[in-house]
Amino acid sequence: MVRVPLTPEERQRGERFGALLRQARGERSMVEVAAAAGVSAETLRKIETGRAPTPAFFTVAALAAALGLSLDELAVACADASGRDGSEFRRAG
Amino acid sequence: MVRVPLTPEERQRGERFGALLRQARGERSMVEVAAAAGVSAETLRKIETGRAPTPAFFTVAALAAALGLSLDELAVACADASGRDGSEFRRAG
DNA sequence: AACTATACCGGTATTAGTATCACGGTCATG
DNA sequence: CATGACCGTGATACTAATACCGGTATAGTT
Repeated sequence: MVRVPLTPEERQRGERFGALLRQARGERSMVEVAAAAGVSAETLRKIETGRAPTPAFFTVAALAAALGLSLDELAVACADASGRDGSEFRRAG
Repeated sequence: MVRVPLTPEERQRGERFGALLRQARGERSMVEVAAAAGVSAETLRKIETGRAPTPAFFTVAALAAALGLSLDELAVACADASGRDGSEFRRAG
């Protein structure tokens, strides 16, 4: 087993993540936001619909910047939205 | 061409990103931090050495949480370290 | 020298992210 | 209805991330 498939929880987390991005996009079109972030509209669509549940960090960073979102708040919002134990996101100190 | 390879600038950004993580890790071992973040030590090593220049968002989030780093500061630190125009990171509002 | 722990490296296997192409739906125009 | 522009979507192509294995090098201990 060299690369475990994404767990259902990770898929669900991706769906929540996409929902947050879509909510933050509001009335703006996909092409508008995608162009502002420097990614293709299809990529944004896949992330928003949860078909790309674990997008690249800098892709998310560019989208968050285009949408005016905080990466930290985005991360905790995905983990906090459901009944997760949150252990993977607890601070080190 | 369906997926453009990573540009040299993206590779260099990945190296800066890995250097930041390694600096934040300090005296702690790779296995220690990797276990705390829930990723394999090889993955952490590849990210730190720049061999995985564009890691997944939640991988970075878990590592940042284990290291006590801010994702926003991490993103701007990578983009700010070199002579980039920074247009892909300008705030929307 | 042998043992242990840490980190680096190459190879390998498999899933997943990203971009291009082609299609359907909606709205405005004629 | 026909055409065009914009939006969202599905299929497809290709690269990259992640993880496992074995080997190598350094440093500390005995």
